[in-house]
Amino acid sequence: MKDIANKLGVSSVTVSKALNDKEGVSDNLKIKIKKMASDMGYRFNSAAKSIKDGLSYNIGVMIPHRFTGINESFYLHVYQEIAMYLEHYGYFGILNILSSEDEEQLNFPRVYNENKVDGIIILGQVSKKYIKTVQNMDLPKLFLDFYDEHAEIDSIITDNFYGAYEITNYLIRNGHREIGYVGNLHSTSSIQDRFLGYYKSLLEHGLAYDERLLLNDRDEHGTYIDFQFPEKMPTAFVCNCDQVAYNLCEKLTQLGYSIPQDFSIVGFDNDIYATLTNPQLTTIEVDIQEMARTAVKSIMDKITNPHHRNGRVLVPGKIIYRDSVQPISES
Amino acid sequence: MKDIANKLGVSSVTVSKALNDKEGVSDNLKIKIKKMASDMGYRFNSAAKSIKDGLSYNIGVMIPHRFTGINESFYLHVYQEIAMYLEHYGYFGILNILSSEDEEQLNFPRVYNENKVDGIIILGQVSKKYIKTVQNMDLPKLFLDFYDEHAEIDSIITDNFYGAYEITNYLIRNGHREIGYVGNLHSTSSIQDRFLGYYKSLLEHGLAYDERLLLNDRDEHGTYIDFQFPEKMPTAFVCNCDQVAYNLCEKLTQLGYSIPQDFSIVGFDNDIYATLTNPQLTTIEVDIQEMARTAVKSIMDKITNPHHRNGRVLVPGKIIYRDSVQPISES
DNA sequence: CTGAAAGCGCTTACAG
DNA sequence: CTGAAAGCGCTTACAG
Repeated sequence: MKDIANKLGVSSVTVSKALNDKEGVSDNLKIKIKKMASDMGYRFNSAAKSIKDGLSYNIGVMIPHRFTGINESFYLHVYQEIAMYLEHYGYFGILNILSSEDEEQLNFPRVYNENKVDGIIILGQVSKKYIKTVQNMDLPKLFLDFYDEHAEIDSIITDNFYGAYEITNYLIRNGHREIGYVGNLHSTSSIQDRFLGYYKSLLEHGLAYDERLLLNDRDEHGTYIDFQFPEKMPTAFVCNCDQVAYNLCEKLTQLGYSIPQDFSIVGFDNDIYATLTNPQLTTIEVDIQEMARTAVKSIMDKITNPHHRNGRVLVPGKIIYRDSVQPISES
Repeated sequence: MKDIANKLGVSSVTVSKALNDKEGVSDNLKIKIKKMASDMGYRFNSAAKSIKDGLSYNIGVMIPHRFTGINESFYLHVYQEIAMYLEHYGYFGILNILSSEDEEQLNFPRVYNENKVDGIIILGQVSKKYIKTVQNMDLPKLFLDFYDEHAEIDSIITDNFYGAYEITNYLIRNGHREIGYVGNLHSTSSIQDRFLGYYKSLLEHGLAYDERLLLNDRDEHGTYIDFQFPEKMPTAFVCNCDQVAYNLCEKLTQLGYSIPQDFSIVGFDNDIYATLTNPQLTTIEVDIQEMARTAVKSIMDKITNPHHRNGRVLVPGKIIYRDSVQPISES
């Protein structure tokens, strides 16, 4: 800036005003200054601005390491969308993988200790204890894709409940009356919430819930286990996620059944497994873009106004109709 | 810092020295200052440091948008590993998705214009024209997972050539003599380089290259097409990537063949398709961690010494042995 | 061992 | 419409 000012025989204050389109500079001079800046290859030093107004213009996105295996990319895609939406606000996204050690030892992330970010989005469930640590961070913060009832931290989650409710309704509209649910209810809150949506649909349609139609899919460590089919099979299965739906299809096909002729199957997530399953799955698409957009909007509001609260926001999913469901003829 | 200094009746210079473990402060005072800092919840302001030494302590990672579809996560995982390695240097990684518009209009990324980063890693092939734009950026830079022979910009790539060479050797050691290659040679440089590794292996073993055993897998837009099998089939296929190997397995199974009894098949990448194929694929694992580590090391060297060059670095892959290859009994 | 002064690049409040 | 002064939080070079 000083160089530009010198070349043009003006002060750096004037250059600053011109480049920021502020009042107090003649249009003529503004244009001259802008041209000179571009000719000289001037690049703005954001650190200087940061120090002035105490804002880093960065948002930290923290993902627990255990969710970032080579075959898990959901959260990375969410992060990507967040990084893209931040552009609209002149912000950047810094990815912060939370290691298991840091999570156990309750260490603050380095982005926080070094004042590198103006807000933090916690993307993916962290331990109860670490939630406390997060609460102690003196910074706008947000839980994304999970929530904690005790922490009064705002959260944004997929509407698991309503999505499962809708897709179960769809099966019922197609004539299914015996419908199973596949998932370990004590594994994660989203599996549980999806189950409850399924359950509500049964209730509303006056269908009895039959415990024998609840199939477990994983043990307490989250490892997939073999399915134990009931003696009397349902005509349709609501799976808690696409990968499990994929596994179920494989298993049933092995046993000589055809999908969807013998059984209708629906999933949740609309991830890569939805299109790898044969036939392709009817499922609920999680709206990653909308989740990212909502999260960015919310954290920005919090930066502008530290008292801003948005509570627990549900982002609706959307049924994607494919070929894994077949109407049942009443008899 | 000033607050800490005031509380302890010392100067902020002394506080700065103590917190940075610099010489010129008595051990006693150092400890007192550190304790006070931690008690007061002092957080270092990295922007102030940045402005002092002209370093942002951020690295930009730029990925062209077209490589970030919902079912493509390879580059996001590479970015994740980069972000993790940067920790060792006290750096952070800022993700920059390069939109098609910016690529066409040859716009500099905002991270560059705003001096947000000390170096840029371009992750994934950009257009020839944009490579020129990258060259004009006055900053350490690095191509990751592609290279350009005309640009004198350093690059780090997977050793496609050697990986394909090794896995073809493996097939030959297993008795195969008629081996096909699956891939469109004019699509990407990695498909081409992998083909050349396959070709070298044939040459070395005195096997004739038979053009009829070259199977096309995609059109000029990169869309997968149906396989056109030759009249006389080979006994094994080297596929340019796991997804295509997956497609090939599906197709051959549909036609009534068994893998690996009728045909041996190998892939490349060791991505999700390698374990979804039935049987699971013998393939080349791309060493994402090593690529990230090398890239981070290299960009850091360039920041320390702007004249540092590392040329074109090849990161070796590794054969992962699974169940898609069967020895052939000579007859 | 300790600290006063200067400066990094910018912006804001104020004076002219 | 234009600019001199002060200040953001830190570090470095120098003086004591």
